[in-house]
Amino acid sequence: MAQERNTEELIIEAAKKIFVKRGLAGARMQDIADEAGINKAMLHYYYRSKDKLFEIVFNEAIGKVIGRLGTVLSQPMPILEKVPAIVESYIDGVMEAPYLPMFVLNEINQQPEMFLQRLKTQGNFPNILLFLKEIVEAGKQRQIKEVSPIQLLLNILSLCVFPFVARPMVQGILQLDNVQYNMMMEDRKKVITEVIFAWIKA
Amino acid sequence: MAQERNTEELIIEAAKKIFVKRGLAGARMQDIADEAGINKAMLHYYYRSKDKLFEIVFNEAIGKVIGRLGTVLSQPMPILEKVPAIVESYIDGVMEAPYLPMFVLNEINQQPEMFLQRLKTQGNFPNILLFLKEIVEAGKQRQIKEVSPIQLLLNILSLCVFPFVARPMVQGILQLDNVQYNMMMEDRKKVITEVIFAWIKA
DNA sequence: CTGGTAATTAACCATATGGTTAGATTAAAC
DNA sequence: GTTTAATCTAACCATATGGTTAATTACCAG
Repeated sequence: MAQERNTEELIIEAAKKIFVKRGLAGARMQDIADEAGINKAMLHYYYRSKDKLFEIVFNEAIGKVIGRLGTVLSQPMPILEKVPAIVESYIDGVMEAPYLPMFVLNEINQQPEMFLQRLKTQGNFPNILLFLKEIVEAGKQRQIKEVSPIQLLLNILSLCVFPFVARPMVQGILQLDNVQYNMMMEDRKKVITEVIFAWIKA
Repeated sequence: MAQERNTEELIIEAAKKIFVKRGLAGARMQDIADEAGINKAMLHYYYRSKDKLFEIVFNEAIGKVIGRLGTVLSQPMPILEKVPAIVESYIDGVMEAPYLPMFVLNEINQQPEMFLQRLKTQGNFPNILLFLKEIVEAGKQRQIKEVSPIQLLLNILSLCVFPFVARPMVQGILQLDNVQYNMMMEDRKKVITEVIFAWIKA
């Protein structure tokens, strides 16, 4: 083994890997322990139960996925520069952890309550709501067409995230190998910007 | 109980419900039996194992999701009429079983092999590949701009499907109740067509 | 009605799984 | 060096879970 890091983190790393891959229901405590190279009892020693451990991993994941979005959305620049910036940096961000979106979306669907509760705790993502207002403003000032800000946000998100969530399906149907798929995603940054621009440019 | 349908179908119905809701790993045979109102042993009597039963449900689900797409894509009409037709009928179709896409996508991610193998069996969805060629043709004939047919298909799919997959997340973040969400999805049909048109109209 | 087949069930089995415990080991405090 | 607390492990436990079986019931042809 390379490093001798503290056990707590070792467990979290392992749990992340297993939970993200298999989901809450599919993950086995033993697998997490094996992945971390420690005894199964340690998991409970440090994190009491599977659910508690999952909650930590899940919250971090959700923070990454949504938090990243908030960060990107709140970069201070005019809207027409912002769109390509959002697209590029969000896709690049997701590419570093391509399975996170599927994991997060699936688990939210599985237990919406847990997610909704977390929303109350963590606040309502002011960055995102601010972005919506920004769109409305830009519309009024004729920088862009007046479009529904929700639909615009949803469009950007859909175009960016869906290809990751549906990757095996897309690759399977369109018969793309990994290289082709990555090239396609690289192109896609430009395409998404084009599509959005075509729609909102005044 | 209302109906006295044959047990085989009763089981499949119940299995569909439970598998789609909880996924393969999260579903319990006992829950399926309860849902069908029969003894657990019947499940094995008719369908041998959990995996076999799942396969049936999964294949039907995948058939619905992809098959429907193929049907819609192959409606014979000029491309500029086809886009809104695709959007409308695909969204309406998915609305009837809103949890199918998440289920299918998630399980494909969980076991890509099973899916890829099924692709080989069932053929390569000629309807879909035909649609791609159609796009290229329409581009050459200047009915629309020359765009990557794959990107176009992926755009339409992303815009239509993602909101269903991400529904609880979207509702949670944007604070939409069910009524507002449904209104938004109704609007969305028009929006998606607008967006795509803005991009491809020559 | 009767013999036989298919459908159905209750009880059971083996194993997997989340979780616990009692004791060992390590490391730090004194 | 001894004591004490934190860390770690092997073995164990209770229950859940997929799957089986032996026996019972429903059904239908003769």
